[in-house]
Amino acid sequence: MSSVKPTVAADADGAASSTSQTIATVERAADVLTLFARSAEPNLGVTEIANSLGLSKAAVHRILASLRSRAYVEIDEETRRYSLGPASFELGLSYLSRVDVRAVAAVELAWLAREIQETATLSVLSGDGRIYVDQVTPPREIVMSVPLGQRFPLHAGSSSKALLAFLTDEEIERYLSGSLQSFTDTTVTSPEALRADLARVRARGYATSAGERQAGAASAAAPVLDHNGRPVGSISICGPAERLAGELDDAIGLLLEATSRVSARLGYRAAAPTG
Amino acid sequence: MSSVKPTVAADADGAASSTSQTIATVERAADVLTLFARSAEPNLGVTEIANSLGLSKAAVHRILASLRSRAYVEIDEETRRYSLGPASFELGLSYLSRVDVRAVAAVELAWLAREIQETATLSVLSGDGRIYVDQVTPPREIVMSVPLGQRFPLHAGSSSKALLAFLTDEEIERYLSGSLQSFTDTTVTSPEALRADLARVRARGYATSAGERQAGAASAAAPVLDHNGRPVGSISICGPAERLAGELDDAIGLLLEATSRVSARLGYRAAAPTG
DNA sequence: AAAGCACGTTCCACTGTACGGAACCGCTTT
DNA sequence: AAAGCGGTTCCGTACAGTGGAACGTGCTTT
Repeated sequence: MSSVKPTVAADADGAASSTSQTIATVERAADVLTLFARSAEPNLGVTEIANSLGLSKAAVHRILASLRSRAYVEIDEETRRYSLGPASFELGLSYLSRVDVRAVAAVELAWLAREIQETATLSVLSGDGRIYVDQVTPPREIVMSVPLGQRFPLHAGSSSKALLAFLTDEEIERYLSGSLQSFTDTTVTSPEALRADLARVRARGYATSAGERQAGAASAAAPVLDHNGRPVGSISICGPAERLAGELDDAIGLLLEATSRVSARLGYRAAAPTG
Repeated sequence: MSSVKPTVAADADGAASSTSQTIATVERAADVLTLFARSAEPNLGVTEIANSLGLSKAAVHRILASLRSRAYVEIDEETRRYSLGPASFELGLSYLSRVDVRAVAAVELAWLAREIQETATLSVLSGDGRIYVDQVTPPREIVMSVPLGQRFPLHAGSSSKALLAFLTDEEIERYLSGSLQSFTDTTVTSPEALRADLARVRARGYATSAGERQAGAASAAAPVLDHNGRPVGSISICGPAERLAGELDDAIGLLLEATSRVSARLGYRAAAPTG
């Protein structure tokens, strides 16, 4: 029996894995779009894309012509260079409209960033992981900035642990039984250690992380709970590790204020009835 | 010479038209994504998509599997239904970051909507047309709401005319020499009549429309100018025709205040007599 | 409880179509 | 004027995507 590679999350190198019943051309087109999304420059040329993705110029040109016909990319007639088009915008907007936590949390993120003078972020659950959907950075010279839209696993970083800890026991066990990738030398990948950590998170109501996902960074995060008490997102405060250490005590208090306000607006009523 | 594209919104019968050098499969995949973006429901099934687009179930399934491998769509394992994924969000966000007018104009839209109690919108130039990129609706029962992300031509509606009027003479003539589609029975499609209207718009600094693009609606709009004096967007006030008529005089004053503030923040300096 | 239905998924032989290499064209550089 | 560099187009070939039908599964109907 041949050993099976556990479906790595398709690295940018287009060469890999195509054993399934997907359409190579469509995947290539998706890669082109993602290249635009991740590129720092606003527009790209045919040769540039072909080299980045290891495709022929002809193939890239055909893909661009097709995407252009549906307004996902557009061309600058002058320079013959391509950039994203309105359909791409429409697509992202449509996704956003289904994440209404974001609208509710926006004012709280701004408040946190202003009060603590560190970056405030909002993540939501997505599949087996989470994605950052919003962030507010304070007006300082050195700030932390997180990548919006990319998926991260649930065991590394405070935003992740704040979500994972409040899932059901079955969901937690199912997650822990999967493969736990390591990001930095402080990432915890042992299920036992994680279980202990998650218990602490549940007890205190917030999670902390020192470089678990991103080396040199630190953060604290608390979950946003909906009307069923289910975690739909988490808000974090994050920044450079040394600097954040001194601010953490104040930050956690404000963080919990913010998340409880957001949870309340989503219909969550705290479990413990006060006398 | 490329024939003019009359922006067909992907007619159902996929069989037709394949004379160009595009990839049919990629176009089909793009159509699937757009279907998600335009659909009111958050998730769609294979058969549903296949019927809407006139494709076979097998083809749709393959396309979805491909898009899924790149996170553009995701699947609910329970219901086996599909929805947009984080990569779609990332894509739209990337487009947005290149349209920073939106961030600058956001507060002004909110202010206008609150003061006038009608919908305030922001459009930006895109190719040979414009697209709505933001709107703020007032808390009333009957409000106007515009479709974000779709492209509209530059001759119908106040937002369009406010942009067109401030392009260069050559650009205006080039645009007027193309085909001018009619939307309602008040859409102006004669180049001469439009030229006269645009001159009025330039003289007054704003454009008005009574149902030119959307029957039953009325609006006023003024351009947002960048540091070169070029129109990059336009802000409009719009609402039901009868109601807006009575509010228009006040609205135009506030509208011009708002656009001049946004233009100023983009570096525009009003044509001042230099020494 | 069994049958029927609808839906997502998989299989298969076929053929239409996307492929890459090279030629072409317009523009900028030396 | 020649060379270089992009973007675009052309072409025959091979293979990858196609649709119809069969399959499995969960839900509704009788």
